[in-house]
Amino acid sequence: MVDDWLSALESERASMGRASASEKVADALRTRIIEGDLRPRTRLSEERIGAALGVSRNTLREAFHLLGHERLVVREFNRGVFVRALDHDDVRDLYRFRRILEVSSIRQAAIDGSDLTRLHAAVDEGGAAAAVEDWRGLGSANMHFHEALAALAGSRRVDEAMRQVLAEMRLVFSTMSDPRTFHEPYLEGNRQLAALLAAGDHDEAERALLTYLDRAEAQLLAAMTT
Amino acid sequence: MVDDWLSALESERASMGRASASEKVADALRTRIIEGDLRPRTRLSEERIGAALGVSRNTLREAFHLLGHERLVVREFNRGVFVRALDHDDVRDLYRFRRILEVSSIRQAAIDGSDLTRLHAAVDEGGAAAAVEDWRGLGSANMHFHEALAALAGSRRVDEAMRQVLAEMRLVFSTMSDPRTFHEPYLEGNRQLAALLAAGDHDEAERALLTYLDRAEAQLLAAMTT
DNA sequence: AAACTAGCGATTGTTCAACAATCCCGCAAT
DNA sequence: ATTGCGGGATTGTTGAACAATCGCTAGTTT
Repeated sequence: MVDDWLSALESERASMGRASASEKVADALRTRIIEGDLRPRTRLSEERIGAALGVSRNTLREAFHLLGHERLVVREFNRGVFVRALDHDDVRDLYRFRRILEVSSIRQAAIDGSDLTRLHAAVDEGGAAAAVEDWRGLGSANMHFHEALAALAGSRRVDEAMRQVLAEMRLVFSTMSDPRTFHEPYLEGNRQLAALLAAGDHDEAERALLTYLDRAEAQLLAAMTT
Repeated sequence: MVDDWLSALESERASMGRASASEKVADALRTRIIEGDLRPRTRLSEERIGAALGVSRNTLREAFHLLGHERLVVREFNRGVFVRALDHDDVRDLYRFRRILEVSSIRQAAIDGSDLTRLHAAVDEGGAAAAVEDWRGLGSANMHFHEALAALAGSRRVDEAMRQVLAEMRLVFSTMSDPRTFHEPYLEGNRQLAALLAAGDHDEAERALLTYLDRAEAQLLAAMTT
């Protein structure tokens, strides 16, 4: 095709000038939350943050709505917005939901032959990040792996549900002191899972995924102070 | 317990005065959309609706955000918000998602013994509605049935995902001319499914559910003009 | 006649400032 | 220890203003 670059441009449009003011503010806050600068339970004052970012309260409000939609913050009527704090029940529920989504994705992959390129790309991304000891990058690669896994279901709604879940997972990770401990062990697990899927052994892949998730959940619950 | 009524009060808190203006506006619009008064593709003019409901554009905008979050409306940049119009792909994806959620709920029910009271209540509600030929009420009862079914998973996130899906389903039903055709056949299916679950025959229940959903999807797709 | 372009009106996106409503905190009173 | 009551601070909501963009019409060009 002569206009191959057209689709490439199309994909970049989201990060271009199309970002409205409220979306840019939401991006900034999202980064601060994920990076752990804004700890859970922190109240986000409209006045202070609006002044800091140089936007009006109304714009800030729309940004808060976006973040609330992603469950990164919670809005309490007449009290303000707070950085979300997840408790043990939340983590348990997140993993319950992940089991449903990811297992069904693997089963769907067993039915219709699936494209595993994204999955392998995520594995490679994680390997590269671990090689240079970029543990936060490894965490992102891990997210991409599970996003690609969920994509095997071939459903837009599953994709978005998974994105939502992973955003909340970042919220948990942000409270952890040592990212290496929580991401490095799963690099090998991802590689193994991808290999099982490539080999077509979906039953074993499902078992491996479940033990994988069980272990991750237990480790996270144990590390949570609250 | 002596303070049994406390939980009853707790459940009513949501419908109290705690609703903000934007939420009340969103409620009103949601009803109009679900009832079919606002047809898909209808453009929701900020000026006109704001005047009709007596709220400012800013408040209306927040309500639009809420409805957009529920996928009942879509926002097109610089063009306005429109009542969502679902196409065949949307319906297929909705049912793919429903299969994932509802099947996993049944399997979860097979593991931990589950409380089926809500399920039976929904069946009874449907029977009562059909007895007085309240087809829209039958539709609601049907929704409640599947909501109760999803609740068997015991996951807040599954509950909300299911609520979201059912809201979108209403969007499809609202375009249908004869609600009876699309709800009455499933009254018996619901009753049967509840009986199978009560009997503990989860495998058969799963099979019944899948054929149920396949049939519903096919019927809906066939009835969609667009 | 058909197609293209410039301009105009209408609508949305964004910001601002002000007022009303509500909550939080400390203090007093029972 | 619990209840009732301000005062101060923060959020909820409004209305207006300006900029940016879209859809349409009219006029021009080929």
